[in-house]
Amino acid sequence: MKLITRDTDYALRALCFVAKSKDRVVSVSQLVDSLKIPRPFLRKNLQLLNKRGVLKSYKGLGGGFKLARKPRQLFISELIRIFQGPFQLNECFLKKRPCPHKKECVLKKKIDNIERYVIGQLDSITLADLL
Amino acid sequence: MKLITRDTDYALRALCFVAKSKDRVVSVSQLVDSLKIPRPFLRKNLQLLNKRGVLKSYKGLGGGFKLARKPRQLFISELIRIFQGPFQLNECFLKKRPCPHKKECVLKKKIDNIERYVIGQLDSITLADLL
DNA sequence: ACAAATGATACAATTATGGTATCATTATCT
DNA sequence: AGATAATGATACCATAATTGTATCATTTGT
Repeated sequence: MKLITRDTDYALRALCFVAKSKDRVVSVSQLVDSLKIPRPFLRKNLQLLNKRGVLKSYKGLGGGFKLARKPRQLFISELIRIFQGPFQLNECFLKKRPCPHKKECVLKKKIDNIERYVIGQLDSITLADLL
Repeated sequence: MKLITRDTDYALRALCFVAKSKDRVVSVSQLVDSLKIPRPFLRKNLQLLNKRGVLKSYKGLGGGFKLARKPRQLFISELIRIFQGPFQLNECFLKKRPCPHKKECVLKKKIDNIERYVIGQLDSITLADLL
């Protein structure tokens, strides 16, 4: 069970690279060259980051991507949510139906606590920490 | 991202049932009746629990399963490991090759810390807590 | 106008998870 | 001893999530 999937991992590497480029616009080609990430995959993910307001994109010749915010404002938890959906260690679904013991389930309570801790930790890591 | 998969979930439910049956031997049929878990799937998983020394099995007419240990001695973490493999929030693999920055990776260090915490928590929950 | 970039989107491959089927083996009961 | 009721072993299949590819449209700088 992974906390971070490949998309998120790639995105982090790419974002670090972009962050280090300061105010210069970085193209996909440059990222592919230095990070060895499959091009179409990377493109798709960068486009998503653009939509979600993490990157700012520039079309046309000389175009590419820049960070849309300061690294300090970019939390790992947000990236995980973008690529892996809402953080949920617990599902409480059984054969497509919500488990009827949700309310009083001891295990659920314990896992909910763990989840709160993990989210708290992830909320304390920003892109700046990885530079 | 789920902390507990269906196998583990089913196993927990089944183990609770078996635990509540005290020293009586419980057959797969009884478990299927009351837990509505697909029979062949449950069977496979109980067999695995038997191999791993969590359950004790009895063949032949009137056979079935009993707990091999006291509920207090049965940790959730062990079940997770049985059905989901060794606990590892971090993979540090990229395209089948270990990531070269493993040593100094800031993110890895943070996730390792989270992992230690989660394992600690899971090590503190036993089957007895769920009865 | 052209070329170099991203935007949108649909598709394909691989892997993990969830589930099924079948035959062999063992133990009990008569 | 033989029939039956249980688990043991194992191989297979289905579905969903993850990972990766391909293609055409749109925008922009020269």
